[in-house]
Amino acid sequence: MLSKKAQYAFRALSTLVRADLALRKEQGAVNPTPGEHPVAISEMVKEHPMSSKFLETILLDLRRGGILGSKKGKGGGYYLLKHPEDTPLAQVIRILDGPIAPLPCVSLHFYERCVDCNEAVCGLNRLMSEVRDANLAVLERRTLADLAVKPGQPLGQAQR
Amino acid sequence: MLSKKAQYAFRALSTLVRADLALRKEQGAVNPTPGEHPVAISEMVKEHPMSSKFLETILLDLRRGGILGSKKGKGGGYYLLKHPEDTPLAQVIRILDGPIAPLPCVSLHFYERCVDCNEAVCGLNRLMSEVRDANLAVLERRTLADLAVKPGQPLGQAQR
DNA sequence: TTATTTCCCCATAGGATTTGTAGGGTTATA
DNA sequence: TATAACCCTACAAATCCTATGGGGAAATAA
Repeated sequence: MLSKKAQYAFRALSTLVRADLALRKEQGAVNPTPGEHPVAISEMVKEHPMSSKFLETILLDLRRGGILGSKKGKGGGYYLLKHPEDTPLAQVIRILDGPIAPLPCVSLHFYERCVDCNEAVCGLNRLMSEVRDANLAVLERRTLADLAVKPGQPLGQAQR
Repeated sequence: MLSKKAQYAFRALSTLVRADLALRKEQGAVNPTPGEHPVAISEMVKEHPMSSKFLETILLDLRRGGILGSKKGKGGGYYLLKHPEDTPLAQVIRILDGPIAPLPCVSLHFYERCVDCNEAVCGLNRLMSEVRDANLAVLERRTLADLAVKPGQPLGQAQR
């Protein structure tokens, strides 16, 4: 299950994606520079009610994780460093929740050897690798851009 | 990530699967009645070192969950109620870890409404349903029988 | 009948993790 | 200079995970 952190992160990110879309539309530019329109925590919380202090720690993680940039002082806030379709959901989840794999011994980014389990003999290993791959097939393909797709509309089948 | 409980469960179950296979081979029967050869906790722990008291609570959960049967007294123990290929991994995980879905609001067996989240508008909903389906495609197809497949050997592609 | 073996059940303790809070510091703008 | 906003660390509260302990009930064997 996704942690509250990850859930809140996705809510806040959806606000940033919409801000990015609005900016692109307004500018009429196909590929504008990101970062022109930071959104303050207070605005995100207005849209998605939650503890602003808690959200703050989440946004800091996302910034350190290379997904967001920030601007200090009045008029400041957070903004996407890349275009929404360039940030897969997997990256967000790894930053906030850690491994996506169901076992440490089959994790690509957070590998740890199993204790009391000989990997060469362990039957679970291979099965959980399958699960991991099935997850990644979705989470590496779907991006922040998909977060903003309204329920009526179809999701892209093979973006990028 | 799978809990320790689920991991221990799979280790113990792999012992029971091998016992079942050995029994079928010995009997030469294609479809023998299960339950003829219970395995005691002490034997499982001998094969997979872990706290036997902790394993006990796990096995009780599996019994209540309809996967195992038990026999008391000397010569007693636990045994599979069905043939290994008839118990999908998903069933084991649901018993010990609860929902497989990444969000309560997309869970098939443990559905709960999202708080502070309008499902009709929430963009995450649909994406996480995709993740759930990808998981289930593996976890409902793979069964306890696959647990006993040695690493060299190929897994079945479409059992049943 | 008695002893032994094994599963059955419940309560709870200890630790880890998650979730959230507090408070002050730094930077940018007006 | 005042204000708005992000930055950082520590910690508190709640929850969940992991495991343990002790006694009870049932089956078997002597």
